[in-house]
Amino acid sequence: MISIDYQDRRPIYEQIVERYQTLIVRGVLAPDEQMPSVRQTALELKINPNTISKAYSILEREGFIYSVKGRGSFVSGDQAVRERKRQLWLDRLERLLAEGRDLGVTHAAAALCVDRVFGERRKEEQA
Amino acid sequence: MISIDYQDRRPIYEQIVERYQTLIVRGVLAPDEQMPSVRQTALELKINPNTISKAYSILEREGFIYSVKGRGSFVSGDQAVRERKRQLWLDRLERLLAEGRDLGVTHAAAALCVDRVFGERRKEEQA
DNA sequence: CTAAGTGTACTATGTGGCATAGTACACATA
DNA sequence: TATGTGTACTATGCCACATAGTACACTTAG
Repeated sequence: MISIDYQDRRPIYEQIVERYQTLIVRGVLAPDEQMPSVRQTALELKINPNTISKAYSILEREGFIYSVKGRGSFVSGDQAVRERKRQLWLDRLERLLAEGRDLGVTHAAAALCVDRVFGERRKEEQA
Repeated sequence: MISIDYQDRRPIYEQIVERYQTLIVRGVLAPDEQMPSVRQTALELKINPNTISKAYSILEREGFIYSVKGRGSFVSGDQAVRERKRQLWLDRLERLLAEGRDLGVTHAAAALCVDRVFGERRKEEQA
């Protein structure tokens, strides 16, 4: 389901949180769908169950999942959390753009990058 | 000259590297201009000289500054390093944009953010 | 020459986050 | 009853980071 990048300097539990956030926001994991169990995921990723548990507790605190003792963890149906996640991303984008502007990157260069990543549909939309 | 953000989770030495990179790329610190001394900066920021030294050694390794024993550290005149820094920023932007696209953020929302940060000059340029 | 200021190198120490190991408990389900 | 869930707790080890302290080579101002 997910993977760990040991080159990534971020802690494992944080990577797991981020991976599942993305899967949930994208809808790959549907509301009320059961999450992989703590122990099962720990076995697959060859890491300690406590690390998974930490990630799940964060995901629950943030509203992405809900956990039921004895049954398992499930994807939250809350839509607000998805929108909030997108907003957080926009905030990150804004900070990064401001940094690039200060570095002397041109408006055009940044806009070009956006068009490239998002598929260059602007002209077609105008047509 | 620079400051430290103790809320920032990144290590101090890394923040210092980033701050000076920006100042150099922006031209605030001109080529061959003398950098603040290791001990002086350590006093001002109330941190250990070793931490500054570590940051400076990284800046030197990356080509942003050059150091002369007994004299001090100076801003490099190398222009390539500035362009390289901008390219690294573009790479970061591309990764972030791809992430946002996968989250379901629209092309328009991303483009709007770019225009806002860079000052919304597009219309004026077209006029 | 002397003193002060520079970069640099080294050892030692303390701290905190992270991950692990191990155990235990409460609960749900087949 | 047995197995699989989430959860909580202690203990341990590791490592990056930052600090403290000392030392050396060099340059410059005096």
